[in-house]
Amino acid sequence: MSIAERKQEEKQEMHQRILNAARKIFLEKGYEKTSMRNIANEINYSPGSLYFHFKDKTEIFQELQKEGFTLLLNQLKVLNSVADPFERLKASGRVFIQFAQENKDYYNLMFMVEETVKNPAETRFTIAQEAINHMCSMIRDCQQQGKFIEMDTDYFTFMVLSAMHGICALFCKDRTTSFINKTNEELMENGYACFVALLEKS
Amino acid sequence: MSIAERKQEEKQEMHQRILNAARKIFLEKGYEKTSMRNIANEINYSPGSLYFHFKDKTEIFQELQKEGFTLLLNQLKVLNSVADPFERLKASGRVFIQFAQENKDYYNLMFMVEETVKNPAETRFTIAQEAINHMCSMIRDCQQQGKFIEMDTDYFTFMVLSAMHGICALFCKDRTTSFINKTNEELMENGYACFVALLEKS
DNA sequence: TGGATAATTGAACACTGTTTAATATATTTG
DNA sequence: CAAATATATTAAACAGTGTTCAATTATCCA
Repeated sequence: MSIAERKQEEKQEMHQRILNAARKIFLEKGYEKTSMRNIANEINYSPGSLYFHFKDKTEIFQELQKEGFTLLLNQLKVLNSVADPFERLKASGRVFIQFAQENKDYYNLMFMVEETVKNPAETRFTIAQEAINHMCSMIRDCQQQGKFIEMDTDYFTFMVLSAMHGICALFCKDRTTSFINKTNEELMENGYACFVALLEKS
Repeated sequence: MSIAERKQEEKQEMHQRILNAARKIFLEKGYEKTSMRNIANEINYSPGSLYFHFKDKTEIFQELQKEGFTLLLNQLKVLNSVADPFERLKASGRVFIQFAQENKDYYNLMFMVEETVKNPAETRFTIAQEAINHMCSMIRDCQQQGKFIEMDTDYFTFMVLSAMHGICALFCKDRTTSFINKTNEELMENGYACFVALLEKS
C-alpha cells in the first residue's frame, strides 16, 4: 500500500496548502470578505479544485475555527501548573483576554461568526465543550475551597465566561471607542481587574 | 413653498418605505444575507433607485442600527423612576438582557456587525456615548451611596457593560449550546443573577 | 499500452453591490 | 400653453461572489 499511502499523503498535503492559504486570507480579511477565488489564487489553483478537497467554504472555515480553539486550549493548559484553583481561574481570564488581543482574527472566527453548522455535534462543539468542562471543574475546585459557595456551578461558570467574552467581544467589534481617552489595553486589563476584584470579595 | 414642502414629504415617505422594507429583511436574514435587490423587490422598486435615497447599503444599515439604540435607550429610561441607584442598575441589566432576547436581530445589528463607519463621530457613536454616560452616572450614584467604592468608575462601567454584553453575545451567536440541559433563558437569567450576587457582596 | 481512477480546470449559473446613461415624470419659467 | 429645467426612476452593465459540472489532464494498475 506504499503508493496508496503516498497518494493519501499528497492529498493531505494539498489539504494543508489550501488551509494555509485560507488561514492567511481569512485572518487578514475576515470570513465574509474572503472569497474562494482569493484562496485559490493564493496557491495558483483553480477555484473549482477547492471543492475537490473541501465540501464548501464553511468546511474550510470550520477547520480554522477548530485550530483557534486548540490554540486557546493549549495556552490555558499551561496554567494547570498553578496549584491554587482561584489563582488559576484568575490567570485563565487573563490568558483568555490576552488571546483575544493577540489573535483578534482567530477570536472573531471562533466566537463572532454566525454559526454555519446545523448539526453542532461536530467540530467546534466537542472542543468548546472541553473548554467549558475545564472551566467548570476549575470553579468547582474553587468552591471546594470555600469560594463562590451557594452559587450554582453551571450558571456561575456561564457568567464568568460571559464576563470574559464580553470584554473581548466589545474589543473585537470596536465597541470600545465610546470610552474616550482609554486605550483598548487599558480598558480590557483594568476592566478585568474590576471583575477579579468582585470575585475576590465573594 | 407648499409644493417644495410636499416634494420634501414625498421624498421622506420613500425614505421610510425603503427603511421599512430594509428593516423587515435585515431583521429576517441579517446584514450580510440581505441584498439591495431584496430590499428593492420588497417595495417593487428598481435596485438602482435605492441609491438615489441612500448612499449605499451601510447607510441604510446605520439608520436601522440607530433605531435599535433608540429603542433600547427608551426601555432603559423607564427605569429612571427607580429611586435607588443600585436597584436601577440591577434592573437595567435585566432590561438589557431582555432586550437582546426579544430583539435578537436588532441586537446583532447593533453590537455584532463589523463596524462599517470609518469616522465613528456620527450615527451610532453619539447615541452609544449617551448610553455609556447614562450607565456611568448610574454607577457614580451607587458609589456615592457607598457601593463599589475604591473602583474606578470608567473601568467598572466597562466591566459591567462587558458582563451584560457577554451574556447577550453568547446568546446571539448560539454559543450557549455547549451548556447542555439548560435553556437560553435559564442560562441568561441565572447567569445574570450570579453577577448581581457578586455586585451585592461588593 | 490500454483502461480505469483521481485530480484539475475553465466555463457557466445565479447571485452580489454599485454605477450610469437613458428615460419618464413633474415643476418652473418664458 | 409650450419649452426648458429639475427630479425621480429604470434597465443594463461591471466586476465581483459561491458553487456546479462537463471536459481534460495526470496518474496508477493490470
